[in-house]
Amino acid sequence: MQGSLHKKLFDELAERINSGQLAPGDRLPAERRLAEDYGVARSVVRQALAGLARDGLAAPSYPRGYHVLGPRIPCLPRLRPLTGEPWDLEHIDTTQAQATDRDATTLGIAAGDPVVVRHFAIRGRERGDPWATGIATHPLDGINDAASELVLSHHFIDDDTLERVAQRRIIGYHEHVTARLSTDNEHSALDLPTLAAVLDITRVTRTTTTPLGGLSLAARPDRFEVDYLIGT
Amino acid sequence: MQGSLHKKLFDELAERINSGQLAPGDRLPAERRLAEDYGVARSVVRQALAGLARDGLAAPSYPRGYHVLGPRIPCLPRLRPLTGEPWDLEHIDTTQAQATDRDATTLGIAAGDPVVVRHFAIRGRERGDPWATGIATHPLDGINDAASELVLSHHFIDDDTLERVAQRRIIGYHEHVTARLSTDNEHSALDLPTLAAVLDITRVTRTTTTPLGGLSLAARPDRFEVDYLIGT
DNA sequence: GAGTGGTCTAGACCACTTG
DNA sequence: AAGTGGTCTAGACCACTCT
Repeated sequence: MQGSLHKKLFDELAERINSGQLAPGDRLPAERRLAEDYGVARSVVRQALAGLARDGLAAPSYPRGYHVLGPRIPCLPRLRPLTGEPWDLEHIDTTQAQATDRDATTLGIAAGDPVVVRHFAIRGRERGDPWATGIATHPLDGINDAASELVLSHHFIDDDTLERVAQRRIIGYHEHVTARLSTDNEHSALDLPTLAAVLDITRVTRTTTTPLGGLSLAARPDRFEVDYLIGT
Repeated sequence: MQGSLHKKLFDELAERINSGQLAPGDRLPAERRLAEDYGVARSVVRQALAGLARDGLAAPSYPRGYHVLGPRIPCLPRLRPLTGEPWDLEHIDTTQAQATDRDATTLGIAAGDPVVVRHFAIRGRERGDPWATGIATHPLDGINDAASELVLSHHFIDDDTLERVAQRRIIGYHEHVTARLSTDNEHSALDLPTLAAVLDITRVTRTTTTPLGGLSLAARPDRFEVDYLIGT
């Protein structure tokens, strides 16, 4: 179920970091202390902390506890803004379309199946300059009415909400990262020179059956990098 | 110590996948079965399997076991070759130098400290064409004589060997991925057109004290992508 | 010595899919 | 119904660093 203990603890700690209540450099409480405070086993705490490390929100500093690294973009936590400036997630439009061959492969559906395509952008808050543009694709078949209504709506959707509304369980994510030259569209959308490199990130949200959706992001490499902490 | 049970099981399964004994599409034995066969607790098996998934060697297909995805580059397992062609790791040279400011930051040492810089390349085996070039940097201070001798040698070193020889414990890795335009050197080294995007990957190997070394790789995006499987 | 994270055990129950 | 991975518990001991 969505309400697993380690997920709840992860969300709570992530919220404290993203809100600034826990600032970069702070130390997290000890694992045994967290386990006691929340009334869970230490293994649950460790699973939550491993998630924080994987997403780059905190790092283990053996054997002196975990220290906080800083806030992240909620919808793609492994994407790290290179400056300290805050950002905004902006929904652009929602359209209905037929799955391309690529959609079909990544989402495990048939080409031509109905999908919802949602365009969004990430902008720096101070100057409103574009940092990244993205497309979220959701299959329309095989989800319940509430989820259909949600994906057809005109604001940003995070995976947690979609998981709850669609009553599906998210098993994990599969992310691909690559580099490429920007397209013509991206020159204008990202305010880039004619020839520039962009960071291309694709994520598929895996559930027990078909994926709930895919995310494809083109990011300015001077604004973002992908940042991954891997424990042993 | 290095000889943790989950690491041994991970290495054994990874070896079976990289050698082709377990082929893409095969199913791994059940967690409980592996636990029994190896005489370990199921949590140990799960930790090893999580590592295989994180590196893209296998993927959990709930609730039907794990299936094998395929072999990986041993020194950077999250880097996935886009073709099925085998590759070679080629050591180019080993030089001694002083840590740059960048080295100092990533390795947690002082600028000017002695370091060993090792150049290497990844090439396709069939045509011998260049796929990626890389630089490994190791601090010379604070490691034992055997480790100094090893890093000054003229062949490729993997982290496992270095960990064993240096008698240091690897706690984990910190990886950054970004995109950029290729430099002049890379045009010739990677056989790229004048303006091309490269995938830039940096990895720091963390131990309980100072990092054992850093890896910096410039990869052709038509040969490689970075591939992460993230469990919940 | 105290406190930390890292490793490991031996159970238990649940959710989900397949036969 | 059987078998799978996912979650969780309640312990234990070790390795490491700091004071």
